[in-house]
Amino acid sequence: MATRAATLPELEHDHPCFDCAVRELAVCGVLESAALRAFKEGAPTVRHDAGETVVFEADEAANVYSLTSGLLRLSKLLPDGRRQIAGFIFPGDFLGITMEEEHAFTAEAVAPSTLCKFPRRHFDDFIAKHPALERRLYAVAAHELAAARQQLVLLGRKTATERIASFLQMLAGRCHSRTSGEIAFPMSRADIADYLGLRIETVSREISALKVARVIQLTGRQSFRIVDRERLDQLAEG
Amino acid sequence: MATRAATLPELEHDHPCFDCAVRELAVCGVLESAALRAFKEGAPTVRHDAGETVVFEADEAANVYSLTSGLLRLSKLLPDGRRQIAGFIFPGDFLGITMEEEHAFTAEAVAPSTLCKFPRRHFDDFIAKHPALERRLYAVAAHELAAARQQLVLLGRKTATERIASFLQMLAGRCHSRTSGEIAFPMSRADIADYLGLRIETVSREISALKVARVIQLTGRQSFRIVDRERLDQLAEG
DNA sequence: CGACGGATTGAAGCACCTCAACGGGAGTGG
DNA sequence: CCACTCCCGTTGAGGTGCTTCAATCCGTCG
Repeated sequence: MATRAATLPELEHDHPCFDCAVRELAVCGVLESAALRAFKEGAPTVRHDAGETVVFEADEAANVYSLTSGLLRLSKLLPDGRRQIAGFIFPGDFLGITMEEEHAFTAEAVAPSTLCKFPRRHFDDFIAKHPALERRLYAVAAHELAAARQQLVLLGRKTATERIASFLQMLAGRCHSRTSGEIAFPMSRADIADYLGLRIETVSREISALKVARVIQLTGRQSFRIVDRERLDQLAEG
Repeated sequence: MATRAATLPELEHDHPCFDCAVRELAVCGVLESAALRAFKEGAPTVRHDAGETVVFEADEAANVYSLTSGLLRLSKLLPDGRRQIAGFIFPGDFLGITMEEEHAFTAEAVAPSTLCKFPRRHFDDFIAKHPALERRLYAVAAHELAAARQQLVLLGRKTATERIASFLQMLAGRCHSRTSGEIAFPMSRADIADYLGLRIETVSREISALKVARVIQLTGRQSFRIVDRERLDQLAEG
């Protein structure tokens, strides 16, 4: 992201955020050591296993979160059980951009996850005192908005093949292994389907088709490799 | 919107924003008279006829806008001509929430429109000096994000009937006439279709079906009345 | 009045869905 | 170590909701 902080000075060894793997990515990245220490005071680290609900839609928005490891999904259920996933939350991402009293979406752990949990009041006090944090939050919101609108184009106008290709592009940017070049599917086919507005069977068929067309290569049920990047990019655009 | 300013004190008669119909709704609403005057200095009022482009996707984001009258659409075109409208911008809404160097979407006038045009630099300077403005901008971004995610549910999981019903609900909230109870379609069927991820013919058929089912009553090609609000709400939810 | 553009209606097609069967890896227990 | 089961993913066959193509309607404007 354009506003990501440059490399930060190292923290003292006894700093509560010393070990944080996502300090540069997260909103906290704009705070210097002392302010960050105060920020982390009263913001416990919480853990959730895969499948657990972090916040439920219509719950009071009493806390906001910063994800340090794992993966969350943001979803909404229609009365008859249809589900739409509005987005995934990766390490470094922020959960809780809202001015409403209640959350509009449910957040659930897709994989075992750890989060910094900030009481809303604590968080708002800090924002008021640290303009840099507020600016960063705005930048995060603007970025999320752009991503959501991009997803609107996908859901409104792209074919199943284009949706899958776009999704694989996204995973390539977010989930590639530095060492092996493999890219992970960190979520189930059901989650992919509900994110792309398709059915599980269609997701499976389209992935198979890309494999047969030698655009990708499956290296396991939960991982793949891109064989023909150019073709993938073409397919994603329509 | 939850953060809308309460009724504001009246401005002096010679204030450039004295006549502004949307001062309470717009982001400017948080500024007091003197600051607002300075803000409006160097922010000319511009006019666009229906069909004109206000900003083109990939244009440098050199300006941001506040819509005072008319209607804009935010859209994106795929290479082969498919179009998705990501949202409509109503009077009082803000155009230009981004931290990127370029706009991601094209904004075009649907109806003759007037806007306050703020050079980006002027705007950013003002934000830095007025925390209330920055907070308001964040609130606006959070609100837009929630709306976009709601639209993701519609595009990803709702049927054509549900999409149309949801859309009519939205119009009922935004475009109803106080006097006649009539609600306007301020945009063409093509715009509705590209907003809802449908084809023109489907939009037309679904509207006709709602008319036949006595849920709505067409009072012209560009306006309607809700006959059975309860049924409409049911249909919108699935 | 005639022409044009947007909206409506009709008929046929297709992309994706639904229903159903099958496959294979992980965990369990003998 | 294998047999069993469970769950998730894959594959197949048929159905359907929306699209596509095409004709017609209707209000507006020259």
